[in-house]
Amino acid sequence: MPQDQHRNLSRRERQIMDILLEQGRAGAEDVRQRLPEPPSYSAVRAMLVKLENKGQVRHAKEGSRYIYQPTLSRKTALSTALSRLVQVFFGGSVSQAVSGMVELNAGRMSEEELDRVAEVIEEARGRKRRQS
Amino acid sequence: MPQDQHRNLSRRERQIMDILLEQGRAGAEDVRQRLPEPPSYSAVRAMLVKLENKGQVRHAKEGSRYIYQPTLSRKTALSTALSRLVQVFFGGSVSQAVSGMVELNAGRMSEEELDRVAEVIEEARGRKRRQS
DNA sequence: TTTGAAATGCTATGAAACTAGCAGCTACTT
DNA sequence: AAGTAGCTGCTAGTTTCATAGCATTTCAAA
Repeated sequence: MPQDQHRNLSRRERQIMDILLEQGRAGAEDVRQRLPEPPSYSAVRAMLVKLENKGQVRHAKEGSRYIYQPTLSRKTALSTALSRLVQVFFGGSVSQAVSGMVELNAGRMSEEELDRVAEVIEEARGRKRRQS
Repeated sequence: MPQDQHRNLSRRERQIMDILLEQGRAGAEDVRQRLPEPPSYSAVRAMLVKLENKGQVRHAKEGSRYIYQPTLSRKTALSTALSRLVQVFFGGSVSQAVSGMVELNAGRMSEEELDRVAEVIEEARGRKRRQS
């Protein structure tokens, strides 16, 4: 179970993984600049090597430098992160979680955005009905 | 900025905070049993003391033992966790995030649950319309 | 082909995280 | 009141994190 590793990362490792997940791919200096209270370049590279040994990231040589990216797909990582959040804050109930998120964020969403979300849900309901 | 602390926690500290957020309140031994690869009882208590010094948790004496709970409300913690998730996986777009979560989980939700979510969104849309 | 900028590889080290174990309370039972 | 079960307080040790600095390599421009 490689996902479970995520909660076994150190503080900096986690911060770096977050950046790589957000960016998709990045070099050491890119990562460094985005880190809160950026450490030295060497420190970042050491972390990246460690993450690579742990199997969390891999690098590709591009010209003379390494470009890093997460091993797990964005979707997998999201799914893992969400499971944790749903478990921690909603005792595992997905629907409560989704409702809770909507309520918490509805104020910040425009009417158009709400429309789009409603549409997604309608589609899901349609699929469900057809299934049963 | 007390939320920002969350990403400054060590691995174990984070695991413990997750448990306390999920449980609401718990004693040291409760926490220990729920930790992955449970360490010694002493270790857990040491962590709890440290978390208390950092202001993340507080304890109440109950009979002869300490019951711990997070300082920040569940809602605040959720809000923080969500912001991170939305930022990392959806570049900051709340509506995309909500849609994505629904799509990812629709398969696992019953028709009734989907109905409930749809309702929440309808209410939000209603509020929005009245506002404008 | 020499030179310089920009990478990477490696090593050493202080700080912080983690941990076990034991001593000392507190409350209940006999 | 003596014993015991279940706490907390404390100390000292090991491991891992996180970091800087320097040596080495790469690539392209002069």
